[in-house]
Formats: sequence, C-alpha cells, structure tokens
Amino acid sequence: MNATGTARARARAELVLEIKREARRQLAAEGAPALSLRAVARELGMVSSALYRYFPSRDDLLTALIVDAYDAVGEVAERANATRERDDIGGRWLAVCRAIRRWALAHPHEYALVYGSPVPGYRAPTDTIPHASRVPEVLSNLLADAATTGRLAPTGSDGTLDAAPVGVATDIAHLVETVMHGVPPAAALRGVIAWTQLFGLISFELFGQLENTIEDRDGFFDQSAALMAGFVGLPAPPA
Amino acid sequence: MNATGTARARARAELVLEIKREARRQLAAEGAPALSLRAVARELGMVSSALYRYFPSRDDLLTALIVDAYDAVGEVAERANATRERDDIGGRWLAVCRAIRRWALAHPHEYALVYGSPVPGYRAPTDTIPHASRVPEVLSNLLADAATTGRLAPTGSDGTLDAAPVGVATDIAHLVETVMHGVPPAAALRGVIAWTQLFGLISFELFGQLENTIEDRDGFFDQSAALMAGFVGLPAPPA
DNA sequence: TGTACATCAGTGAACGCGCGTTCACTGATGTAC
DNA sequence: TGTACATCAGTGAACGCGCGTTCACTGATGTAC
Repeated sequence: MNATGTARARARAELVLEIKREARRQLAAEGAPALSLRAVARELGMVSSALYRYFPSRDDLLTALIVDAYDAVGEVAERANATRERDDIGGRWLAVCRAIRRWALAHPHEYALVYGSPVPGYRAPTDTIPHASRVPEVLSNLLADAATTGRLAPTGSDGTLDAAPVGVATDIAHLVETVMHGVPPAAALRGVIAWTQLFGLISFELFGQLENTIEDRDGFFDQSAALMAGFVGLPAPPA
Repeated sequence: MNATGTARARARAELVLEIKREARRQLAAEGAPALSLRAVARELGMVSSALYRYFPSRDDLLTALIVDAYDAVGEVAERANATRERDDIGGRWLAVCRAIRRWALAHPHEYALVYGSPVPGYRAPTDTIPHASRVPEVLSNLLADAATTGRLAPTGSDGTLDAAPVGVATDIAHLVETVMHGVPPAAALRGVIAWTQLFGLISFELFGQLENTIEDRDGFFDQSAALMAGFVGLPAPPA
C-alpha cells in the first residue's frame, strides 16, 4: 500500500497506458473513425471484452485520447514558451507557434482528433475543456506579459473597441478579466483572431488545402507568425 | 435524341442527382465516415447493388460529393462577390467572407467534408482541384482588382518581400503571375494569410473551439473580416 | 413501320468481413480477522 | 501468520448488426436494318 498502490493497482494503471498507447498507434495509422476496441485488444493479445474492465465504452477511450492530445499540444506550447526569456515576447510567440505546428505535423491524426471535424456520433464531455484551454492560456499569458511590460504596440485608436458590437465587447472584456490581464481590448480581439489564424494555417497545411499553392511550408509559416505578431501588436520575432 | 439525350439517359442523370441528394442528406445527419452505399440505396428503395450502375464504388460517390461541395461554396462566394459594385472592394470582401461562413453554417458536414480532417482511407483524386480553386480565385480577383485600381494600401516598405525566404518569394511570385495579377508580393502574402484565417475561424466556430470564449459569433466574424481586410491593405468594409 | 439484336437498369442472393457490447465463468490478488 | 471471504482481471462464446462488393439473372429500353 505505498504511494503507487497495490500491485494490482499498478498493473491496472500500466495497462491503461498501454491501451491508450496502442489506440494512439492505430489512430495514427487509420484515423479516429476507424479506431476499434477489438483491434486494440487484438494487438494487445487480449480478448476484446477485457478492455471493458478499463474503459466502459469506445467513446470513453476516445475521450481519453482527446484529453491526452490536448495535454500533449498544451505541454509543447508551455515548454516552448518557457525556453525564452520572459521579456522576449517576439521570441516566445514564434517559439510557441512553431512548437504547436511541429507537434501537429508529427501527430496529424491526434491533431485532427481535437482540431479537425468532430467524430460523428461522439459528443465530447465537458471534462476536456480544461485540457483544451492550455494552448489559449499560453497565448493569453504571452499577450498579458507584453501588455504589462509595455511591449504591446498600440493597434488603432486608444485600444478600445468602439467599432465592435456590444456582444463582442462583452466577450473580449470577459477574456481580459479572466486570462488576458491588462491587455487592451483591441489587442485582445486581435489576439483571438491570430489564434484562429494559427490553427487555420496548420489545418490547411495538414488537410491539404495548401497543395499547389504554398510549397515552402516552413518559410510561409514563419512569415505568417511574424506578420500576425505585428497584427496583434507584439514585437517582431528575432529573424 | 434531343439535347438532353434519350429517355434512358435522362432517367440516369436524374437518378445520379437523387443518389447524391440522398447521400448529402445522410452526410448532414451522420457525417462522412458513416455514409454508406447500402443506406443510400435503402432510402431510395433500391437494392444496394443497383447503385453500382451509377457509382463504381463508395469512394467515387464521396468524390462526387466533394466536388459538389466545393462547387457549392465556390458558387456562393462568386455570387456574393457579384452583388457589389466592382469598385466596392471592402464591400465585396465582407460579402464574400460572410457568404462562405453562411454556407458553412448551413452545411456543416459538407464543409467538414472538404475543409475538415480528411476521410480516413480516402485519397482525393486530382479532379477536385479546379473545384477547390473557385474560392481562392474569387479572393485573388478581389485583391487584383484592388491593386489595379489603386485601392490597395501599402503594407510595409515597398511591397516587396525582402524579409521572406526565397521559397516563399517563389510561391508568392507564382501566385501573382497566375491569379493575383498586379498585386504587390507583400499584399499577396498577406492575402494568403487572411485566407487561412477566414477558414480557420469558420472551422473553429463549427468544430467547437470557440465554445466558452466567443458567444457573439456573428459580431466577432464581422470584426475579424474587417480587421483582416485592414491587414491585407484592403479598404475597410462599410459598417 | 417492324423485327432482331444489343445495351443497360435493377434484382436477389451470397461472400466475407468487422464491429460494440453482454454475460456467466474461472482463477488470481487483496483484505479482515 | 493463517485462513475465509470479497474483489477484480481476463476468458470465450454469443447476439445482432451493418458494411462494400460480386455475380448470374430478368426484363425493359434503344439501335440498326
């Protein structure tokens, strides 16, 4: 009865990991809709019904994979963010953008699982929300750091949202309150837009929309990250 | 043997349409991976093997749906573009963006079919390319019109891409040559970025990433379109 | 216009497959006294 | 420390289902003379 529990509990925890590992392998090979409990069990040398000791249904296994994927991309974003000096806002921005893209290219099916079209018939439970928030939080912190250290260039007028409908102003105000402390509303709005651009570009690259248009994917991505930094008012990333 | 062909040929053409219509209905209800030839046939009151007279395999039916979806979104973009005066660049931009989004919201599964994660095991044939190009072409024409009528604001330095890697410069030069006639490279680059942002935002809205973040979706979308127009150097859309 | 033949649409049965999930069971591990 | 009982992991068979695709066939439509 030590910290890691009984032998049985430890075996159980390990098998949960192995099941997810094998499921992730099949996800990478075939995509989410083709993921099957039976195939996972087969590969693990178990009988399919045995999996029900660990996951009550296929959907629960899928949920676990989604949570893991969000955590994985959240973690690479956090780590990339931490590799730069806190004051090196431009460097942090570029590093985070690149890290997310690198993870996406290395794990295209896991990326698709969370940022692609929803799996039909599957409805994500609310437990995934905190895990999904890790990337937005990194970006929000970055913006907040830029704002509070005076490194955020003014974007139009005085930073307020005079042209925005009241609904948008409310949404942005809420974001500023909760995660983007000290960020002027105009910059916060642009930050959210940059966030959608970042994932839009990665999805386009991964899902084939850049075919025959942009061949220098690395170069284009860096250019895009630099220009979007400027759009938000962040200092230019180091070249 | 008139222009529409024999009775048999006309019946055939109609049935092809009906099959696609039913397949689209099931797509909307269940999503692409759940689309089955048998279910389509059943709903049409035919035996499943009869469908093979019209589509040699499930993948061919899927390809037909993809082509139709690209054409549908391309057409709404073209029509929206045509509703404004040719010189009303800002108005055209906003109208096109909104039309694409409206179509996406009305046909989420068709949108996901072409802009979402690829269907596993399905490899799109090259015949889809021209249909996929219709939206980019509308946006490119819009940019070209802005440039040639002097309505494109300069974006940094002299419009050249001095900071861009050579690969990106080549890609952009190719775009300018083929579809963005007369557009300065710097603006063309920003145009492509805006294109990725547009679809990134629509995908985020459709696939649930804006949940608990942006509630005023309409307002946010318009704000985004306006700010991205500015980013590219286009005139501000009318409020 | 009428007939003989070719083309095509649609049928129904079958092949072989894989899936998620349930259930009664055996045997091993853990717990309480 | 030893024993009696409870908990849990994994088995194997089964249920009921739907899928894509093939194939030999019937009967209707179209074509050539």
